[in-house]
Amino acid sequence: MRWGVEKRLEFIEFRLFWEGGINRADIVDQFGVSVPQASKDLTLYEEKAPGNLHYDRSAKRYRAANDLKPVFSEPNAASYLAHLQTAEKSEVGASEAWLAAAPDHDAMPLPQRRVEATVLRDVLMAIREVKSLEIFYQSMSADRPTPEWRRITPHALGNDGLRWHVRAFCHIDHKFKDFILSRCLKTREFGSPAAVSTDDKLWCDRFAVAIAPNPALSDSQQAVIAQDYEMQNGRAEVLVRMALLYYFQKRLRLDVADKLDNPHEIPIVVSNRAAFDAALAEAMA
Amino acid sequence: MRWGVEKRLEFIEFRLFWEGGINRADIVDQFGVSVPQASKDLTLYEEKAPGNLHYDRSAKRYRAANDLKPVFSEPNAASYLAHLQTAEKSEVGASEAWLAAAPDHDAMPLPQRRVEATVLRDVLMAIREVKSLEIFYQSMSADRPTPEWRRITPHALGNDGLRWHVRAFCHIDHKFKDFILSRCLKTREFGSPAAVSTDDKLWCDRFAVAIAPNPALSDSQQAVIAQDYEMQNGRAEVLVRMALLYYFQKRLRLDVADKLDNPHEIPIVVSNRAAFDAALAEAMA
DNA sequence: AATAACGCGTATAGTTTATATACTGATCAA
DNA sequence: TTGATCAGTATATAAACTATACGCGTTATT
Repeated sequence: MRWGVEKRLEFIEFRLFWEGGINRADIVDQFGVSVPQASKDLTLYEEKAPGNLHYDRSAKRYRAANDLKPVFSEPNAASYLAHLQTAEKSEVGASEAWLAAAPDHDAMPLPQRRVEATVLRDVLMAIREVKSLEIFYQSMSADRPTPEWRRITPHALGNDGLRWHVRAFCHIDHKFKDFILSRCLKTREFGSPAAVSTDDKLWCDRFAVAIAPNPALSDSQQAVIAQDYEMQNGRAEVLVRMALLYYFQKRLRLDVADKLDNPHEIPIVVSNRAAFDAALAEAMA
Repeated sequence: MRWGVEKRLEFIEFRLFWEGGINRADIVDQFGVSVPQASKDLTLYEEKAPGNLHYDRSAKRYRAANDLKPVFSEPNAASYLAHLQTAEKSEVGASEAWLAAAPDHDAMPLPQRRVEATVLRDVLMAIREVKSLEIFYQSMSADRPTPEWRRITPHALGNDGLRWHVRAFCHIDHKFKDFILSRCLKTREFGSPAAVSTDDKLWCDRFAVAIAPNPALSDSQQAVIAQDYEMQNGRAEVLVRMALLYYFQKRLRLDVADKLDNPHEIPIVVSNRAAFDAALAEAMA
């Protein structure tokens, strides 16, 4: 079966599962095929996945069977929600994301500068070809009030939960640091690298954060949390790169949770706190 | 031009822009077309977008021109990074996301339970068809230690930056509340709705959070921040649904930033703090 | 009750797209 | 120098798809 046909059958199944039904016109609109072809696709889907749909003459619509058995792709809530969110940002249209009857929804707005595509492209090229390059970077530190050209040797990208960073060797400070991608305004001049990625200890090394259910929760609630995080004997470990440990703490509010938040908002706590604080201090040094 | 051809040309352009080059075999692998067809596609791309690529005989590879002018899709850093992240979660393969030479990268791990696809499907159906349904919900409040069946009338989905919620009228408490999707373990029994979405004042009403650059930053830094957030005279407003205001505060650390964080980590501050706190109190009531 | 509108299915003939196969050229490493 | 690998092209054949047309059942309109 050709790729285009496969995709259309996948589309039919997606709509059946997530939106409960599909029309011939949906296929025509999405893929620009002719009406007879859309009919054939529906017939073909019925052949490949018998019993998954039936035509409701009264509603003039193909409806999904209650016991629909996915054949072309395992439905995945995370990917549906990701579609919903990216469609929201209108970077991609809702139609591109295959959503027709999207529910009313909203994400918490996180005002933020956009990353320049050409900047990201050049950074990726430097990583791929193991080179250095210069970035015109707006630092937020007090001693660098204006954007400056600075040479870096990048080797990886990291996400702190809110933003993307470039992990790179800084030719000015002679050490590995994070540069926020959206603060890289321009790029220029590829050159020789000044470090290899394996020297970036804080990136390569990971700390095992030991987590446990919040003891302030009821036994039943703790049990559910333990099951959620696949804990053994009420314990689990999360491996976090040293370079991301600081953000891990901030994002999960581990530094303030016990003081400021209600226990029921905090499902998990860090159970190796002393080692955690020591690792954090090392990462910040 | 047929949909399949269009997608292949889009793929060629994507690879050229983000990875600097492409081979015939990439097209064969991605779309399952024959080798001659892949050749034709490359020729066709050259026709449609003259000068965007040239064959490097020595590297045995088509290389992107330095001044590549996208024709089939405007390259978008946010969508590339989104691809990178979803590919990471291995829900979708890296190949599905069109990435071949993905850079070394890592996201901060946010341990979390997965959302059941069937649960999400049923919630979506209830929203679409304006019905109520029962969810088997694990609350984290102290008075509901074990999961319970409870009837809700859902009408929207909300994202707090970390998790997805169902916004719904609770038939037990007789008011609109948030239910965390991953804590909905099962669903059953659709029924009549008990409320209409327009009655959910905290969802429909928005508060205008006034933001300004952190005054602790240098003038130049403040200017850059102002530009980033498209501020007029150093001020901007972010409309946040009342129902999401609490998460907005927590996620951006607005409650603790001035006490615990370094000024250079906090690009923006809330400038209508009194009104903000009042709105927050109203939303929490 | 008749009519129009709409969505579906199907049949035909013709066009586009893609395949399989085979042969050629250029570059590079062994 | 040979073989491997990447590319391109040519041919005949097969598959996919289109345009057009017609008929059927349901629903809303007149």
